Amino acid sequence: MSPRKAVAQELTKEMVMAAARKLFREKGYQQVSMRQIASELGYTHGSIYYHFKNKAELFYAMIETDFKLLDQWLDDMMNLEMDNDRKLKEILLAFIRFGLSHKSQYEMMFLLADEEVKSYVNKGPNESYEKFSQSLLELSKREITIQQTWSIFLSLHGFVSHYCRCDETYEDVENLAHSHVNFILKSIG
Amino acid sequence: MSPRKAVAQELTKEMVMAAARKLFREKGYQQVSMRQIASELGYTHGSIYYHFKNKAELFYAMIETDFKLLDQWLDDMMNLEMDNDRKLKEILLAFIRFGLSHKSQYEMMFLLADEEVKSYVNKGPNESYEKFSQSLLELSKREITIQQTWSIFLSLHGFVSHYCRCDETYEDVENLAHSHVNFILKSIG
DNA sequence: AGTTTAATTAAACACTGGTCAATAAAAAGG
DNA sequence: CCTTTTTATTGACCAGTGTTTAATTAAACT
Repeated sequence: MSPRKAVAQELTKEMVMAAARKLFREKGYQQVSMRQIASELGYTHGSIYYHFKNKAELFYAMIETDFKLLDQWLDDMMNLEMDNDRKLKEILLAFIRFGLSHKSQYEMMFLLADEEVKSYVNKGPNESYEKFSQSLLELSKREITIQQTWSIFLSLHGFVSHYCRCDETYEDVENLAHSHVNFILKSIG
Repeated sequence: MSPRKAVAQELTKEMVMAAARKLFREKGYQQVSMRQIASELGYTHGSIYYHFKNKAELFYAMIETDFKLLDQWLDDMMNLEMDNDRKLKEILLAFIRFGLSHKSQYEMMFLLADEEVKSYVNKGPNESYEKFSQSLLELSKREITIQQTWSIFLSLHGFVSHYCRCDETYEDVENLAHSHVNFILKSIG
């Protein structure tokens, strides 16, 4: 008898994304259902499909902004007044910090194997990696090869993906992060 | 009218695991359903629950043997007649090769975040890592620290988990694997 | 007023993992 | 051989999932 809400509380993409983001952060992609998101907002799940084609599109829309955040962090880091060696270390640490402070987003960007999700997530990570790789090449004054930047990325990725799985925060593993980054930097020292 | 199959084709744990392994390899844990496994064998999904408590237990039973396989590979590697430096390199490569040749198992051992699965998978990876770590310490004659073995593991893990996600085989990325291992070894050289 | 358009609902579909009473086949006991 | 017990299998069921769609209504336009 009430197949329509008043316009004062009309559903927007932003509202859906906000609710999704909240649940996503708490439980991860697979554990959040469209019905949960909708009921969080007092709507039925069908209404979400008016605003987003499917679950993967909704969640990709969410993390798209986070890719930009990662890129922004890298830019900010590069613009700091600091000697290159120190900066290099900070960039690697920043990557880890980003990953562990945005676990669900990191999960979706680099970890999820879901085919539906992968069809959305391809440009983003590539561009972010490009920026990351470029930064490393600049800071080391071309003393490292492209292959080395890829190995650095993979080594950081190993750290982040491992600690993404456990419930530990960045603060919990900060010391380990430092030692891992030092380990990596020894390879190019 | 036929709630029982003839004994000639009675379902066994081994049959279920074989069917599960086949589908698992093709599609990964999440994409394989109990009903698919059962219908692969011409049974109903309920019958699987007579032999296994739940999906996680079934799949853990499957990969338990693969943990032993990984441990065995490490042992074999250690018993080879070879100088330590070369052996060290071979061990790291073997880890990558194992991961990419048993993607679904690796996924379940080290990647899956599913709570139900994690409750089963804990001893296995830990023991395998212990063996791995011990091997490194031996081969490098205590020149590396425990922390370094952990960083080595994480760096390898990054490589494997990244290429697990794509559909590439070990052969596809063999060259990259070599260069990544060389990169890692530079840190302890 | 009537018409059009945009947004929401509820019901449906085809799945999922998991449980369980009913049941029939096989094994055991007499 | 007949009866009882055990064991393995079924199929119906539950609660949940992502997704589609016809119906409905609120709002905007004419």
